[in-house]
Amino acid sequence: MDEVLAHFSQYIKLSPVLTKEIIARVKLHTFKKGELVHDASTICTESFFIQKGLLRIYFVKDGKEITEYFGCEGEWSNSPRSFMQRKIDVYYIDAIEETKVFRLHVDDLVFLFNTFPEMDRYARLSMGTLVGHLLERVTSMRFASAKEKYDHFRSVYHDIYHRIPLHMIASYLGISPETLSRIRAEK
Amino acid sequence: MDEVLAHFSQYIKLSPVLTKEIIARVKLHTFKKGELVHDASTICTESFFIQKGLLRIYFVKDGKEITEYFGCEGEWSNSPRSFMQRKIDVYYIDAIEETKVFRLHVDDLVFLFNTFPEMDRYARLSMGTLVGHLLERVTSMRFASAKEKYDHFRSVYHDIYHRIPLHMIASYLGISPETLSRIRAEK
DNA sequence: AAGTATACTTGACTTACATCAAGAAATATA
DNA sequence: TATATTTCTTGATGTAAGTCAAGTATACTT
Repeated sequence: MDEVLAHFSQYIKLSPVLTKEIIARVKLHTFKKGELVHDASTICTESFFIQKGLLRIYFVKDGKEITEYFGCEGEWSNSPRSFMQRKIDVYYIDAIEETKVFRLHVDDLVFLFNTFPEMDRYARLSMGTLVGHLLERVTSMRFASAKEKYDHFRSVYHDIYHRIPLHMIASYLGISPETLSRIRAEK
Repeated sequence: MDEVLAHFSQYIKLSPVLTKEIIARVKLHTFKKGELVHDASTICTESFFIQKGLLRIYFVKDGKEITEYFGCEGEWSNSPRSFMQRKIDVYYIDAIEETKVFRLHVDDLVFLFNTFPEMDRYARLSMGTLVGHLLERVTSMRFASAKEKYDHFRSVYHDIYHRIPLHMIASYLGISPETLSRIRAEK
């Protein structure tokens, strides 16, 4: 549980009451390697805070699995539009390796938002970080060669990139697995 | 002023006090066509809410101006990292056409955040919209052909795309002006 | 209104990367 | 530990889009 509380504490001071309510609502769960965490045919009603492991958020296009992003330790993962707007969206989530998560139901999150005004501040500040990453990614997607994209990826995910299968990285970067394989071979 | 208040009201109920404080802190200003709104060599201490007109947020790479995004009517524009973290960043902002803005100083925004807890909620909800757009843009950047990118752009910016010079759209999409010109010619 | 600068178009050529294909390596399953 | 699956590598070929270049159109400036 410490990891979740530490995560919130990065952004806001946790009062004893809020701490208690978070602990009461968050449940530990372990997914096996390859296990489906969220199915695109359902509404994503839970968010997963990764304590240990790696998740992949992906969708299927022309029969191929395209990675949208990777869920890393110390972060929340979900199907964003599905979770926020309670509607069906295209994303699946599965576990790249055995993954321990703290799951939080959207109803519980809404309760926290409505009960503790400081939760809005937490969301504002943590989303600021996310927006920064997305802007950087948009920039690196547009004007970088395949090799530059991979180098950028490695610098951002330097702790975990070696735990992710090549074809998942390739689709995340929008390049073919063959091209990525050749880039790796050149080093 | 109505436009700014209407913007906040999309997300939160504005109390009379908050309304008064917003009005007191926001100042109307008009930029001429082509005028520099923000210079990358300075820290961006103001955010601009566009009442009428169009801004371009861009940076320079290899001597070329690359559009990062367009500031549209009813939205805030600034140099995000510079404004949020009070540091120098690479973005310039200029006016694509004569543009009327409401400017808000970062110190005034901080005051509003610290004085009115509901401002955090406003930020959380409005950033949610932004994150959605960025995710969509990341997806469309990776697996779309030049033509598909342009079609997607037109659908997102259908009200204003004809007011933006071709070369700015091209760099926004990460394609060459020549390619965009050829795509347009085919219709 | 003429002159200059900027923006856009069109053609010829080049290239980075995709696709197709087949084999090698690694991993999972019996 | 053998067999089946999946993942990765390597080569051959095709193509979308980039670059270079020169001309045309549009828009500022005086």
